[in-house]
Amino acid sequence: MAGKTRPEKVVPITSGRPVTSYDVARHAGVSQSAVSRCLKPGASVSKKMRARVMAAAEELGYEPNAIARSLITRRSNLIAVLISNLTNLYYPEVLAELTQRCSAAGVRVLLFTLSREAEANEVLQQVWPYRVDGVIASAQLSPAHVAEFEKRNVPLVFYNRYLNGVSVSSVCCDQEDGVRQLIDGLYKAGHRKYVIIAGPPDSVVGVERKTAALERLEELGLEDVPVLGEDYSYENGFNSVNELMAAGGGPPDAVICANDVVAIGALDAFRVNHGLVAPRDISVVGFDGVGPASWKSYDLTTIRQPVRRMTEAAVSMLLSMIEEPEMPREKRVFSGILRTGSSAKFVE
Amino acid sequence: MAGKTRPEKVVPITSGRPVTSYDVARHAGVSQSAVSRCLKPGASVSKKMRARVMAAAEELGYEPNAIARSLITRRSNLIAVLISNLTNLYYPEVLAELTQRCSAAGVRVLLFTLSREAEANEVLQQVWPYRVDGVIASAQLSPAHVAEFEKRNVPLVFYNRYLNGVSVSSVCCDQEDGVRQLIDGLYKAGHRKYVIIAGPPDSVVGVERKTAALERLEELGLEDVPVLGEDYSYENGFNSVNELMAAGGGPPDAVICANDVVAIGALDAFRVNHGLVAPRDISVVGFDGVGPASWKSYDLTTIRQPVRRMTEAAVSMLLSMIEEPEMPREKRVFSGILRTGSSAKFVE
DNA sequence: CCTAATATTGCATTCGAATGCAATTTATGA
DNA sequence: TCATAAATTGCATTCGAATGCAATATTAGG
Repeated sequence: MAGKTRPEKVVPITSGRPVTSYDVARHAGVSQSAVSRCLKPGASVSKKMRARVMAAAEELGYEPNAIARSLITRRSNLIAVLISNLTNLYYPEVLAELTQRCSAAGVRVLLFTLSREAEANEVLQQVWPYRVDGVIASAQLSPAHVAEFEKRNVPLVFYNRYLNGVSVSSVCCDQEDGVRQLIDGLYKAGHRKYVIIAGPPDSVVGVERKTAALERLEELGLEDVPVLGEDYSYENGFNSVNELMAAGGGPPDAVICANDVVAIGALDAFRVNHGLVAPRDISVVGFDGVGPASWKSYDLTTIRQPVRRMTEAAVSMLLSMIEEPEMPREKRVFSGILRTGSSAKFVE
Repeated sequence: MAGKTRPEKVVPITSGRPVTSYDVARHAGVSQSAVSRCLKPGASVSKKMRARVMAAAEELGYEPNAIARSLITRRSNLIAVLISNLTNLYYPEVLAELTQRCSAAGVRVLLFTLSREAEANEVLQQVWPYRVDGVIASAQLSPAHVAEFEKRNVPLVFYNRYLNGVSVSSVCCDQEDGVRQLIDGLYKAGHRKYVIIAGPPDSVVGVERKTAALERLEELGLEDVPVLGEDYSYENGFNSVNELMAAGGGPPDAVICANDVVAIGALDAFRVNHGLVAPRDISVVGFDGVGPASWKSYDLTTIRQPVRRMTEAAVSMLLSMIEEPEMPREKRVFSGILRTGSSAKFVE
């Protein structure tokens, strides 16, 4: 070692400017294109070259500029995720799963939250300029919006949404099947007097749950089931029950709620305001299988959406649409998993 | 109108390729630079020119490519948001607020969720290539990480985190003040026998809440207060209470929990497993003021974090750091707002 | 009506990485 | 050993918008 001078450590760009491939090239005494190739997996580069470039890159702390790369490759490696109700307890889990899976696949997530579903227009205006490679939307888009995606060749996957009569890829939980599981169990337990507390009328999923419930009840010979409610909130469940009880006619046997949070609100109203305790005096079922559904105070009978599978499906569908634009549209429907708790008398 | 032929609508690029400023320039018969200038607010452009270009842009459906713009301006108009526990009920609200405010300010959000706090390294590697204009971090970064931000001149704002002895901008809720409010109210109500159910030991906020509580209790002459628990989950609250009761020595007067969800778990354990009902037999307080805190089954006494103000502060701090890189670091601490409920005997 | 000052416009270059093509080097086989 | 095929490398251009500077058009002033 003696006599061999230690190579002077080059200060990694004091100027504050990020290191570029040209800097690395100069430092390694090669061309910029060589640097580019060394970082590309399958490229034709000699061992010696790769070693030299990698050393230089390492030494300077080189990190390729994703923006410049996107410009020339026409691939931003970005996808947009549109979510309308982040405050709906169900979505944080979905979002966390989605971003984690995307990260693992080397794709970054641009997040857009819509406070009103109608905001879709403005949000899409913000999405287009970034030339995202694809979009996962858990927000209500119109057929015109979907057509816009087609026109721009931007892959789109709906999450728990879809549009009747429009060909779009989507991942959904089988609402109808889930509702059937719930109702059948309630029916077998002997319940005959039902009430539905519905979600917002502009939510496809909510409407579908309501409709499916009405249909199944009708099949079982139960008609004119009252429908109350109008959103996914605790208050909706709580107030709807109070209304119901105020209307007279006594409590129903079972209440089918738009989702878990509504069911929780309903349970609280029954217990606190009317002294009715589940499952002894009343049966209440929810939908989604969010965390609080298993809290002891509620212990809901509900349908858990298989979030992991669903997000996995959404991401992999989107990625393959990105790789292979001619991929046919596909709709993947997952059955929910029944969770039985003490919020309802129930026979599986 | 008769006789005036309707101008033939130019098909907006059938080729599928997005319209560029060159397309617009050609269509309007001007130079590309003119197009660029027309879209820039304060630029020197004649009325006639602007009108022509705007018409052409409109007609072709031109949308500037944000990626190309970012490359030349060295401004991506992207910020990264790092969040570690999206499933912590408190964060969805924060995230929704943050993205909405950023959107309003014309900045897009790249979302990164960390499942383990230790993932920071990998995540930062993913952040740098996009040349984000700034970062809001609600995740534990080390001093070395912070130094890296400094070196790269990337503005950073911590949200509910900070590092002792390191100069960083941050927005926090005043944990100490909040804990004091809670404890003082409990003390005035006559409680003397306390237990703390703490959060994860690697959460600065959690540790601070615990430490602040111990200190305040000591000031009030109460020492050797038992500390249980180790994370922010419902189960932590639930199991800790069971442990506590199993240990004998009877129930405490009051339980100070790391956050609302822990408090909820604790309340459930007391009621379901030990027949103790708040506020009659036991007092339990939480922290954060999440939605379920106000559900009738729990009705927590807790400290609500002023999320709107805090997110507003975080975003505006970050934006001004981006505009003015020499901006001094600043720490903004907001007092939480007391919410009193029936989970505790409490005197304000 | 002419000149000087001012406002518009276009030209040419830049940002940083990727890539087709040609030039060069290396490996192969006879 | 030499010709030829194969592997490497560099050159030059590209992606799409922004911008300094020079060229041109417009306006004002006398």
